[in-house]
Amino acid sequence: MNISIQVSSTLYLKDPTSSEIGLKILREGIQLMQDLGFEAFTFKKLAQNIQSTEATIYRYFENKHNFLLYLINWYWGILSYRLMLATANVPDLKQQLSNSISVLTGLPDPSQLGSIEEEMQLKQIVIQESGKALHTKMVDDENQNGIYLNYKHIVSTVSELVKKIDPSFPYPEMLISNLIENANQQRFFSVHLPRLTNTSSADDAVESFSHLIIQKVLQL
Amino acid sequence: MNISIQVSSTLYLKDPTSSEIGLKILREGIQLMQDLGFEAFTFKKLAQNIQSTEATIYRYFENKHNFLLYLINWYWGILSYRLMLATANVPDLKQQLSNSISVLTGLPDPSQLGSIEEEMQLKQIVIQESGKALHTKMVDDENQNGIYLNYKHIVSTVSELVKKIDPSFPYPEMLISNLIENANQQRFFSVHLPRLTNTSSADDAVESFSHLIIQKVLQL
DNA sequence: CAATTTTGATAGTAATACTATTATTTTTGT
DNA sequence: ACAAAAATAATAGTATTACTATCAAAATTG
Repeated sequence: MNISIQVSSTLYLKDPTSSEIGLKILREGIQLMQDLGFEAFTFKKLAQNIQSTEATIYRYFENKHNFLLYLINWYWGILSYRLMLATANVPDLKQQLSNSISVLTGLPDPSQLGSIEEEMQLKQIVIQESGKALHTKMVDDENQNGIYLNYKHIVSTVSELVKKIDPSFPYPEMLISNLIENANQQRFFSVHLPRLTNTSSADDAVESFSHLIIQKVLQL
Repeated sequence: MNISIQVSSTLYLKDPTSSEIGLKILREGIQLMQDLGFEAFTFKKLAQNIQSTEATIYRYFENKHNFLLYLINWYWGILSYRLMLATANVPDLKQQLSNSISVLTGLPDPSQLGSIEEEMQLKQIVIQESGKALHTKMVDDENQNGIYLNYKHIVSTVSELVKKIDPSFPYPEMLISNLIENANQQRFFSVHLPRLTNTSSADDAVESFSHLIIQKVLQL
């Protein structure tokens, strides 16, 4: 069974999943983006890695900024799918919320059935690079083009749960987007600026912290 | 009275506060960084704005990345100073913490005595651009050079307060760095992706949210 | 006011982020 | 199986960026 994850079609010129070379661009592109980081990543280097040419990659993606947006969008698509799985057929709302928080702030389990092989790599890229994709002067245009629908859908779905559990809580969207962003930020800190975080515990402190916030704030 | 804010000397080649043209680089640089954003900002454009040359600016800053780090470091220096003011001579620890949260997550009051004129502009730059300064392959070297000491000092100071108030709370640093980062992120969302946040209320929702988190999590 | 430092003016370079052109290869419909 | 269409490779070229270098003029300083 192969799950198809939706990525906004405004992000590519030609669907990279529609050809062998397109898939190679994605596979090797993810790897190279991780290895070099967004700044040093170029289509020229990627072309060399896949034994193709710059011009070919430019036929799939307008520029490296859009390529990064594609990867991030893909990641949010995967999470959206996992969120669905984790809440389907769960009758208790609080359990649904708890499962959602685990999906959004925990680490993916690669041994799990139906897990998506690229998820961990994409997550690393989101942690390292997503700020550069978001914080540009083009953000408003891109938002108009629906680039952030996957992300907004996630925040909306989970904050609806919050509203059902505690209709009086005044900041449901802020709470959820905070927990999502914080999870990625703290994972970055734990590698590079460990004094800004608490990572000592044996379990996943980021996920535990997120559950704790939800419990205390919503008084569960 | 003029307060001098400490900025790590590894961030400049020649102290920009030591000359008229250096101060012009800072003043106009802040403005241009806001207007153009980090990507489109260049030393050439800045040189034109101050009627000087690229070469002169390069004598003060190695590159625009370091210039941005300088501005961010300056901002954390200002906050560190304001944090001191807001907690000095406050006997109650909980009140100290509350004041600290206001400084870290609220908006500066430009009408206040001793307020620093550049703070609001620097804050905007931190909100828009600080991710680009932090999330690079150089972060570990820069951390070694003490670039993040101002920031780490803030997190350390306030999380010490948390520890005194609730010694059993397991994630004090994570809590504080989360609130700081979240405040900036939510202010970005409220302008560009309002559906990810809650900004409807008349008061400053970001600051109120932060106080609420602290109260609930530490059961004050 | 001579010596030193700083700045201005100008030039130059390697890399980046593309666009354009044309030949070759691959895919596709019949 | 094969002609037509589409995709890719190979190559070249351009504007901009992010610097470095040089040297004369201006400003500062002891």
